[in-house]
Amino acid sequence: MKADERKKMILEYAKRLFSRKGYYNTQISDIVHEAKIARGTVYQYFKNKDDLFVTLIRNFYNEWERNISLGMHKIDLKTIDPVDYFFFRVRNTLQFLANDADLCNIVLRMGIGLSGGLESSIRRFEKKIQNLIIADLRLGIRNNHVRKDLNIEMTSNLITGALLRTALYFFTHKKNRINPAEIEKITREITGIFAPAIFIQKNI
Amino acid sequence: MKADERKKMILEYAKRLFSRKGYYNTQISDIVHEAKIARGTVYQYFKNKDDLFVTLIRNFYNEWERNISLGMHKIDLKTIDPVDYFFFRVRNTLQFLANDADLCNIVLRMGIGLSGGLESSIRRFEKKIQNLIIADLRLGIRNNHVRKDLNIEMTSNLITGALLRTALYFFTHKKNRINPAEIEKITREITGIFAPAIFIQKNI
Amino acid sequence: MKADERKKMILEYAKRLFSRKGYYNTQISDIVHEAKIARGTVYQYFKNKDDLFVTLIRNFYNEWERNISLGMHKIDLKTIDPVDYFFFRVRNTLQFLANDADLCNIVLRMGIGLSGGLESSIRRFEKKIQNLIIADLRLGIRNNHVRKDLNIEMTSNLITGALLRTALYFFTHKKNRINPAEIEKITREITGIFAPAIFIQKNI
Amino acid sequence: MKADERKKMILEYAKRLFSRKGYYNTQISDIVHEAKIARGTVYQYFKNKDDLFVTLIRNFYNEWERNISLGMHKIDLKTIDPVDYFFFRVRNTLQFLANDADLCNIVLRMGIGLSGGLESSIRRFEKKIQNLIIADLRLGIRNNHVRKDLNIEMTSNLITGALLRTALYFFTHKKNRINPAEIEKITREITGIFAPAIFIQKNI
DNA sequence: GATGAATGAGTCTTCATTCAT
DNA sequence: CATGAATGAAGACTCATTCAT
Repeated sequence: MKADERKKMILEYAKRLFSRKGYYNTQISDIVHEAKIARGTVYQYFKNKDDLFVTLIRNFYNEWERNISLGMHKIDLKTIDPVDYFFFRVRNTLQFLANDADLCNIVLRMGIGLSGGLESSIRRFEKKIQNLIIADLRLGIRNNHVRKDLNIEMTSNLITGALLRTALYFFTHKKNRINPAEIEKITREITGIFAPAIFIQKNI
Repeated sequence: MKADERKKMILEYAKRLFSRKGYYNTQISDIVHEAKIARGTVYQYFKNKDDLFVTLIRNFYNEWERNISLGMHKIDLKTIDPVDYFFFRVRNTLQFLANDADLCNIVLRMGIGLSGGLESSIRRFEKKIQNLIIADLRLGIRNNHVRKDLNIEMTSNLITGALLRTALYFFTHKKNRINPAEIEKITREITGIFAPAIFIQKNI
Repeated sequence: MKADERKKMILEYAKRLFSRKGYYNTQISDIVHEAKIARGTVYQYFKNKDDLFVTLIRNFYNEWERNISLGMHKIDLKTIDPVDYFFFRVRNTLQFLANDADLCNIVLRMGIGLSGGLESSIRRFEKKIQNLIIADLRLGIRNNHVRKDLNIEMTSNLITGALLRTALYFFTHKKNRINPAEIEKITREITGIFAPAIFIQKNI
Repeated sequence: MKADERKKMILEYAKRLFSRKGYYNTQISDIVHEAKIARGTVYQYFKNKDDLFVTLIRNFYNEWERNISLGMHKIDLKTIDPVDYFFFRVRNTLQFLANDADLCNIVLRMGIGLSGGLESSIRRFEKKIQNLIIADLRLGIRNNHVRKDLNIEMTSNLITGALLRTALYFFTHKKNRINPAEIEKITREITGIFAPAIFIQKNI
């Protein structure tokens, strides 16, 4: 097997195991046993267990960065309905998270208990998502779509928490695969809950 | 030192360490070193490391059960403004979590990565809080305060996620102690965000 | 067993094994097997294999520093015959090295092949002994006992090499214990070889 | 590249690495990386790591045997000044060792810590050189040049130790290349130190 | 009850060697 | 011949737990 494929394959098995059993309860033995390869092979492709884990997370980020703004460039910020904008953002995020339940589980659930660098590598994701929300809220205020008296720090926390928990709940707890239609429906509900309190209702 | 005090003291040190470093990165050595007691002493009071951890969590639950309905019995569900009811619930929850940043950190952040029973012992808290919210929403619908077309499963997730993240953000990330006035303010903001979409607006 | 005794005992077994098989061919398993203790016990007393080794060497140095000038303070440098002074120095050194064939073997024979800090910790001994010789030669020149045209760097190397090799040869190669009388004899021979070329022959 | 050249090239890289880092700290990886060849190629030319090392040492011996008596056949043992004879021997030995600092380092410094056969393969060199000295001393006694009361075992050790340490000191510690003139000078000093004690001074 | 020395199963990691391409 | 992916035995080190004092 070529180096590239083998590396990908090891990452795949590791991801599943880390997701199901966590970092510390996943042994290199488990990975090589599942992948039916020799113990040393893992170390040909990854410096150590940490490296394996961090590579997984890094890949996740890269993927996310590529996906989060998918289709957004077509949007004209001046003319789009701010509620639609919110809707797009939420849907893109959920769609992305729905793609990989294992990574979703790892990134959203693994909390403290990872030593040193590992934890912060995980935490970064939440920060990134929250920063995006903050930026969007500020943009909305400048464009007169979002209520000026909104507590941005607070609201960004509420939305981030609500969003991530929804993803975790629907994409990892529930076993059956989630289809785009369902994500559309979930997104509509989330938008319905947050929109009234956030946006300036122009045409009532 | 009396047996009871000694046990409490060990739990206290363990809590701080588990909170800061996680379960797997906290060694019995760390605990006995911090507590300035002998290695074996821990085992006089706890069957093993797991027991120590589970006892911590169990105490947390008992405390929570005692606190969550604090002052609620005085309320007449027939006459209270549903928004006030929501407000009370949120405040009680936040107040409770604000009391112990370490346990807050453990319960809200420790995710997968705990073997077997440990994880589920942690997960139970989120389920309990969500069930409470679901019960409250149903009650509201029966009493004609909450919109009938609300997706309860969905909404309970949004509120749970928003609430827990807020608690984590303000009570563990921020170093300075949170005072009741601040909690009051935070609670008002949360209520302000969720109320418009959840409750039937009778008097507009 | 008390901590102090146990530590000493482990060092003793480690010394013998390091001496006979070298650093890399001595496994922690070998040590615990010989000492009839558990694997972990070694790590209760030493941070790691390196630490065990370095402790051994450090003890050797401390011992040497204490021994090298043994009985020298009684000597009046102005009146003593310089050849006798040389004789005393050589005898003290040999006597010290004869006491512990294993450490002698480790310090004199273990060369390159020890990673990083380990090697330099060994090398220090040779430097120390050579520096002592250099200091003595300079002293001799100042006191008009040693020939002024002597190449000190060169000569110190010759004496160091000759001395250490003799120690290695007689104290570790030969199995039978060396007694003081033999050391006396060896010392006389060494003195006999070097004295004519080094000292100014006053009374011929 | 031809098989012969390739083998020589691998030996060259191995020698440098063994000399700098020792046997156990030199990995096959290091060698193939330095030589920019594939991992398996080494095993096309050498049975294993041991074989690589032993070949290195064997080459050294062959070279030494060829060199040690260089120019000695022209000498008439009956007429040559014994001090000159000693001088020639020392110079030849030093000249040979000065040629290859890396091998000098390996052979003179690598002590215990090599498993089984490897160590004895190294030790042989010291024995050979000492045996040569012993033979020369005996020859000197027979020819009435060397003092009859000399302790041969002892003296051979002193000379061997002095000689090897000098080689190590000047040819591996010192970075700058040693030229023939310097070797000549060093040889003269060594001869100056040992000659007075060893030879019968006929013409004073 | 308290102590802390001792235990040893369990893990990660290394690295010489093999072998199909 | 050359390659480099794969192997797996071997070794260092950790740490929860026990138990004699």
